[in-house]
Amino acid sequence: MTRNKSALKNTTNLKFLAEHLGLSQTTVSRALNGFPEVNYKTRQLVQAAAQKFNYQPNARAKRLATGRSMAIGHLVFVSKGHEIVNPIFADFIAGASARYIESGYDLLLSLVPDEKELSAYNDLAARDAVDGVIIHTPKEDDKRLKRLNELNLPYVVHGRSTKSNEVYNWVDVNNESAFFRATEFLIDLGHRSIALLNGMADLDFAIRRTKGYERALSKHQIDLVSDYIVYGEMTEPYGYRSTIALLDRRSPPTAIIASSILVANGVRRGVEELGLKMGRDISILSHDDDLSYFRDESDVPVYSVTRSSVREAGYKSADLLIKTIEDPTRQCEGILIEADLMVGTSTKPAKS
Amino acid sequence: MTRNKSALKNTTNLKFLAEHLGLSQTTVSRALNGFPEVNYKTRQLVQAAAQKFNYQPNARAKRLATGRSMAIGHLVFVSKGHEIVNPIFADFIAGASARYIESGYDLLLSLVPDEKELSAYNDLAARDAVDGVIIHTPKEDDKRLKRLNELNLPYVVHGRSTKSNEVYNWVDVNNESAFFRATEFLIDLGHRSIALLNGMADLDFAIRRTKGYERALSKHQIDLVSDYIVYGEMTEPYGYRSTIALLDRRSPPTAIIASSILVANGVRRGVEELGLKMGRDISILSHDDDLSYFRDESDVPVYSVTRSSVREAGYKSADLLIKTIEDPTRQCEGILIEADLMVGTSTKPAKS
DNA sequence: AAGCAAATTCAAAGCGCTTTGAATATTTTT
DNA sequence: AAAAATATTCAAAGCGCTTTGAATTTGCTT
Repeated sequence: MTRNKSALKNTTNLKFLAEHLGLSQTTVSRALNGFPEVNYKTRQLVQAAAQKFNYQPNARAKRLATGRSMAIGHLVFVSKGHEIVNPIFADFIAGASARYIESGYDLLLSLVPDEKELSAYNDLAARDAVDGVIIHTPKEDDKRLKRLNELNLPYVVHGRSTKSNEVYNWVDVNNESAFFRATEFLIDLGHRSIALLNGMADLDFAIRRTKGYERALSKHQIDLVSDYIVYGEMTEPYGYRSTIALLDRRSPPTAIIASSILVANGVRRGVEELGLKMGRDISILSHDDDLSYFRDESDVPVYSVTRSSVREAGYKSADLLIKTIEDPTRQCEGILIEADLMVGTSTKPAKS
Repeated sequence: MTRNKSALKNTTNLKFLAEHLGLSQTTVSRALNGFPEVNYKTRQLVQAAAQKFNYQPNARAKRLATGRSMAIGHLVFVSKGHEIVNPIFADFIAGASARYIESGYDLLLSLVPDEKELSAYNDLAARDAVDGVIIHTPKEDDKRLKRLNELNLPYVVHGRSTKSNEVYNWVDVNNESAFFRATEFLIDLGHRSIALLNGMADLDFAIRRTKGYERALSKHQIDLVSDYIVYGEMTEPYGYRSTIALLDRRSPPTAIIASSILVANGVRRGVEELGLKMGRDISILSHDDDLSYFRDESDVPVYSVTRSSVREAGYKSADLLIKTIEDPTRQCEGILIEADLMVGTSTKPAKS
């Protein structure tokens, strides 16, 4: 009986190439992999033949032989009945993928049910399916870091885990300073009632954003109104609902900070539905991950934003991870990206 | 000299397990893979030991031995300076991933520069890195289908390629009928000037949508105004810009059909910026891919939409692909998904 | 031209699994 | 109780590459 068909699919393998050239597999392999001990002329011949037959070493065999998977895992966790794939994720992936391609890594993506959060990494490690992983949306004290250190699986965190004791690689936007500056910018415009539509309360970046926000208020001796801070999944409807609720208060805020452009869209919808005009009646400032699908191409930017490209963060995370994989003795590193404050038409001085 | 470190990482391999049990690797392998000729008692022992040591067969070795990659490729093509990752893609992937997990496949994602569109599949096939691929956003006559048939690499198209002569598997929404019904629905409300904000003009689904739109107009003897059909990348700003332009005409449309909720958001922004009210002054109907991040959770749906879950399409595409991979003699199949027409507050009878 | 070093090539082992074909153990039949 | 049939286990080969350690060829000295 023949073996599996697909094993036979591609007959242009090393053996064939070696026989065709009248060389040993060793020499052909070394010629193609740039080993120095191959004669110049021989290498030319081998490369020409490889080109001619469109020879690419079988990925499966290469991976087994080298003990490297040449793949990076991205696990996304979805809770039941709430299977949300963050649009920010798509841009991050785009940036990371660009870096992976440069070094020949594949990107392995897997959506895993919430409850398997930790065991999913165990399985990945036991199967030895990837050389490293990227951790997305870490909690303030994220258990995954410890687990990955135990498993000895290289990883980079997109974001940070402030309360974790682990030593780890990370790439993060300076959320605290971005939101400090955003808040102070609004205060400087005369706003005293500023709401913050934050992300989910257990996420590290949300906590840092709150911190920056509070620090600005405190610096300017403005009392914190706890209801002004709202936590939730950063969707458009969330921005809308929260805005309607906030503006319905006895003392509505005069400015709203949104955690993403998507949320800001919802805020604007709410504002306009109440017959108010963004900028004139209420200032809106948003964090902007510079997502390709939401890019503001207008001459005059609509929203005032703290901008930081999540695609860039993806590229840098991938880069750091690859470096870590290829040099296991490497020290852990943290990369902090500063956001730009860009002023649009959505923020105006507070009416006095 | 030792071999690569990572090769040694996991010592719980088949050999170890077999020795620990005093059995041959053959028997242990067969016991775990459900072969019938293994003694019941033996199988119990093997399974218990596997559990105890958290044994998972090394993915790399298994793939080489079986000649199967147990991975599905998703290639996304990005043009220079225009690196857009469709948010629809994220939800599609989520659906597909769920199906892959059921059968133990990995999802390989790669963002490839436009100009390498065809060669990227060649490389994938030559490396033998995946067992199949999903084709995203096909053109009306998409060259990838022919190439994949030549490469003998199983694939499923998300969408169709109307002018292609190839025989292929596909999963598609009935775009033509969805947009026919949408248009007719607006006509029945008395609208006679209906604009269509479509996707990119060379995409198959956009062409089908135009066809459905035109068929409805023609059925009701409404003259086609060619300027009423707009093509472009389906972003929020596109919806906004197009709406401003349309409503600036001497004879503005009384209804606008948008190709995605994102575009509809832009349309609404444009409408409201001009001081008009959606529904009352102008009707908006959108196609809705039921993206998790844009889900309308209100009691009364805001937009009237033709809804079809792209996540479901992802799941079905993955399912069809897996079936095709696991039974190479299988006939090609096309799965057509009908969209639901759901009426919200954004469409009202035309003023007379 | 013999002797040694360096350059180049090669045969064979190994990566960790699956699968083949044969061997052994157990049960059933006569 | 021996023979035949069946159930169960195993040693070894193979997947297509990389890498080791040895063999061969070439070039350089003396």
